[in-house]
Amino acid sequence: MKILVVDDEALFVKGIRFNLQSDGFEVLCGSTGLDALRLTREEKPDLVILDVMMPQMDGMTACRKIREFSTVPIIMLTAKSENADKLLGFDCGADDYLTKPFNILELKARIRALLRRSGVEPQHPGGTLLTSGPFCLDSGSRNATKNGTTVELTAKEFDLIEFLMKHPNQVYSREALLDALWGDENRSDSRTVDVHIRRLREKLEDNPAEPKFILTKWSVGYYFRK
Amino acid sequence: MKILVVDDEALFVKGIRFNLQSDGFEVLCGSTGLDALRLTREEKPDLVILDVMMPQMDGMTACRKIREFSTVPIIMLTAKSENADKLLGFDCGADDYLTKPFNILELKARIRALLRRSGVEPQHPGGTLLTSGPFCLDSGSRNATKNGTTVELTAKEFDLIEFLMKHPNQVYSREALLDALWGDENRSDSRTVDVHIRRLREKLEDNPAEPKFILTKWSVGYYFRK
DNA sequence: GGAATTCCATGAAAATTCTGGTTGTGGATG
DNA sequence: CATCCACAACCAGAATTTTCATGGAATTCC
Repeated sequence: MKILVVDDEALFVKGIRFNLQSDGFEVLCGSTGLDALRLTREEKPDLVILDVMMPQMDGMTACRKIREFSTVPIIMLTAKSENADKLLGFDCGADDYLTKPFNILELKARIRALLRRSGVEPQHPGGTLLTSGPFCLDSGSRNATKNGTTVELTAKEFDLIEFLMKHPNQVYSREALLDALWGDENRSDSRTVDVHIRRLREKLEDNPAEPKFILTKWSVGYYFRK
Repeated sequence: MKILVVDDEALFVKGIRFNLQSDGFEVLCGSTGLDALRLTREEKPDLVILDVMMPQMDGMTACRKIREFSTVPIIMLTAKSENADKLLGFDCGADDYLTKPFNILELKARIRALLRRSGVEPQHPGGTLLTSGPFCLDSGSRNATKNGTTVELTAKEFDLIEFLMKHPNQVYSREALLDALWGDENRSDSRTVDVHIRRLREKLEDNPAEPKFILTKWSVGYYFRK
């Protein structure tokens, strides 16, 4: 079980490291937001602990950037003096927040709880797994499964369902989907999106005529319901 | 999205309830550990908030018993005076801990984070929440709720109420609304606005004949009263 | 050539707008 | 103060327009 700790106070990191190691965790360390990004990408830790105040790139920014490519559990640390409200209100995608100074027992308890809740699956080599309901997408092998049996998807189909599943319940207009998946050039007709949606429904929905996951928001666009 | 709050301090529960409801959650309440068990089993809430100190059955026992049949996300509350260590060390299966008194923003942030992590809720990734009185609009999923229950709105209806709620108490003439929501071209008859206002009242007001929120300023226009 | 992708046409469903009549409001008038 | 009047707002349902799903044809890309 690998944990990444990122904070610019060396002594503090050392303390945490010792404590977690003696609990049987493997501990990686960094001191800047850039470290956090790099190490998360390269080492694929099972959990990340991020201080808010850091040189080069602050913790919240780092957190948001990590969220762009990973769903690894993240615990943010903030000094008591800093106004925590900003952290609370501004959703950067962290799972937990802790104010320094804290009881080391509390940190450990929160790590345990978070690992338990996250399912602790060691990160998938290569790509990340995206699961929701009966579906599971593997962005590494670009395989899709429904209830464990694989479903053959074409490239565009995979891109589309992946995008929608990454942002469940968020409604996207055809234009927005074209922007995100087709890019600026060879922008197709917006009806093209409809066709791919239809194919996906035929392949993924139990009853394509009454879709339960790939839904239409009338006069707005499409979304994936989680 | 259903949340169960269990605490024996009625006033406290009432405050939480109000706060969560105005964020669009459906809120159930209880006052004993037995309530917690029963309601979790019967109502299957998406998240449970449990106070530690309660008559009949304390929160930690309730939590453990819930864990025997459910993996619902659980947040524990504990008074500052009580020694939190026991809670931390003794793993009862909760996902998060919070010491009273706490900032309501913090509770909300933790609820959001936990729901996101548990995969229960399709959180609002890009969309913002607009709440006022019993209403809550989510621009991401384009869902509207009243006292926690969703109300089906068409595209124009959503755009209109969103616009009015964004500028509460500000009166807009029909012309201004046409400008803002219909755009320069295909400018409809100004009576069209009336029709949409009527539909909104039918769907949102308790008594559409005596609107309390979507109000008319005679010979001027309409406005949303906060 | 075959699969994937894009485009097009059509009927159906839903939303939006329009219409005509009814009700309600506020000011003017005696 | 009571009554009347012009007009603003409301209502219900029909007509119109928009939007979507579907099947199939055309095109592109390996």
